Amino acid sequence: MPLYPSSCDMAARAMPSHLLAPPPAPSKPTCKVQQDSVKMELENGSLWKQFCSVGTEMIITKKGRRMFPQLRVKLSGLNPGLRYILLLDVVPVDTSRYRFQGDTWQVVGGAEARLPDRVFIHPDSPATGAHWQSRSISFHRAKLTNNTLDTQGYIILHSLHRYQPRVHVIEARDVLRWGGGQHSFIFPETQFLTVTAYQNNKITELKIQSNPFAKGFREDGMNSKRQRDVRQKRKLNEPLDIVSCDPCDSTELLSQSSSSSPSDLQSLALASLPSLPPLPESVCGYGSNETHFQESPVPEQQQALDLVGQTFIASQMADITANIPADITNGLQDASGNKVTDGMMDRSITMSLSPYNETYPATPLGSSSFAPAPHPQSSSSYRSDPSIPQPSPTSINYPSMVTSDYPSILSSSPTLPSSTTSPLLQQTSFTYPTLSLSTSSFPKPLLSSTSFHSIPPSDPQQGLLSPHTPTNTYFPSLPPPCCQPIQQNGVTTHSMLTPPNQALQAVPISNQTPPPLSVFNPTAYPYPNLPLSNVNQTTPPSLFNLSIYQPSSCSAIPSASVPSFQPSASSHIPPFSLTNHSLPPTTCPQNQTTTPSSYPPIAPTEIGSFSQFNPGAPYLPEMDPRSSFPIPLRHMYRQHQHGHTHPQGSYMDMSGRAVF
DNA sequence: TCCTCTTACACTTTTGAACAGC
DNA sequence: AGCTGTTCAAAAGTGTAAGAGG
Repeated sequence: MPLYPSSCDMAARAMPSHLLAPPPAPSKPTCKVQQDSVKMELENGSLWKQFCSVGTEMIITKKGRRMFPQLRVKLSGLNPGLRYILLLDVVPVDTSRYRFQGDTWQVVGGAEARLPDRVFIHPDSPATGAHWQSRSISFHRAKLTNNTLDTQGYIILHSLHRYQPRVHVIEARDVLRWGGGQHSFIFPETQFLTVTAYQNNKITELKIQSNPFAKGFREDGMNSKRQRDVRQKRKLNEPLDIVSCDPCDSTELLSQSSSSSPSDLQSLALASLPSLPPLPESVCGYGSNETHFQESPVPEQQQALDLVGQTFIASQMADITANIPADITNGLQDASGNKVTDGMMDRSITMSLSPYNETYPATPLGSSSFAPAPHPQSSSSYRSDPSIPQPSPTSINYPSMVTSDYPSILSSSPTLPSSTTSPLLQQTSFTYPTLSLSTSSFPKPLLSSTSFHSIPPSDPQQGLLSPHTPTNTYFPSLPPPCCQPIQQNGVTTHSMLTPPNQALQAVPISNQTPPPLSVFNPTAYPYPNLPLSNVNQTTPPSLFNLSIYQPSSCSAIPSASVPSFQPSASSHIPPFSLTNHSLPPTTCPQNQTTTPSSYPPIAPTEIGSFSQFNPGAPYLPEMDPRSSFPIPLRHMYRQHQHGHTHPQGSYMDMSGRAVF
């Protein structure tokens, strides 16, 4: 089956795949997808902005915690026929550690050593552009943890640090060979601080009001403070006075209410407040204010399309699937140990946001810079407030972070394109998981420090992880008062005050540039046939150094003696290991020879694949482990159709290993 | 003593298996 | 036999509060 849509197929087939570096220009206009036409909107942007205005906090736990609000995006501009992989990663915004003091977050020191980067692979991946564009894409299954020894593959973060999620869109073919079509997006309003317990009561209130799982903690919920007090009192008094503690006695509740604590009253007050000022959206061009929280039924047409798309995927998966050990292929499990069988359907939840109109003067991101306005759907825009200290460009002082020797699949470096050297190409050693202190030739930040979404670039001139003492104590990289598209090195980024008529869905970190994607088949997909100098000049930042490796079942990879990863221009990179769940265990492709010296040290058993239930794929029944009989197709189909079965998503660690 | 983190808890939502009916 | 809809228990996802640990 073709790797390209039929209309482009001939061009693609015209030459051996290993010579497709970069891929041939589409022969027909219909094939052409403008790189910069890919757009991403944050669907629940208004919710994010509410949190952002207060200072978003994300709980991280050892067992992993989901993010709330969840990242829900809408994609457009993709080639409907091409397959794409969507990834989520989270990178530090700065090199500071924070503490919540006096109702504000303050920098209290330098960041802890950077943790291994991990990437959440959207469970629908790979899927066609049509698939991605036909629905909202939610990363709600991604989990954050503070467990540095986490084996589930969750995204590991430090507590009390500030992070920025990123979404990456990659053409699946890029996984196999050099080509264009990588897109990375950040939404500044999705920055958050990690905590193990909420620090800001306003965030707690907002979470409780917004998150369905926390419904019980709402004023009218069974787990509200009032109710908990009632329960506690009943517990204490039960042996003595049962009658007065009747939970059904409304007078009891009222009396409890009247004597509620100040914080309780505050909660009530908060809940009764008018809505949060409608956050400025239109001016920023942050897409529509649409809040598609409600799940909408998939039209039949769409289902048919899905079927076609998934068939396409399945067939192509067979094409690109590398050998996966049977135990992996058949035993894919999600992080919870459940079998991954289904593509994730978007299961939006209806967010009933309670009015929230309090102004939080000391909020990190300059909440007061949001003009009050009706919530939440009205258009709004970011407005700079002169009274709010804005980060001075010079106040953002980013110590260098490891990069060149830090083998991330997505270059964890939040830096932006380099005009010098592709970090991928710089990687000369594989130091995972130890941070390398090498600061050599780290790409310079693309964006000026005035960009509100500036992410800590690494500056070779500065010390690594040195204590950060910004002059701007609160959130050093606040949105600047002026937000204009920033063009540099051919990459356009946007800032907050993009003219209203300018569609600004996300901050594209990189596009239009040859990806530093590094997923190669040792022989079939050698490193792009580009002169290194060219690469250096054109390679964007180390945004995406994706390295996905072949399972060792493909023989020749001596797992025990895997040498350092040396992604030099001549390096051979193992092929991407993708498989479809309904595919039988694969065998080593004939054209795959291995070059052990190019393989990173991966434990073969950790190499996995991600899959999805694919009703359109050739049906190879999943085997019931108990009965050894195939699980009825109808069951799988129904689960898919009803969205009852959801893969938990997959994760990759920094070396590109998929973690299940 | 303070700060941070962990854990148990009670609640809500989600998931998926079983079942009945067509 | 296959499909649809309902029910229900288990699992998973929430914030809270108490307590541990540095």
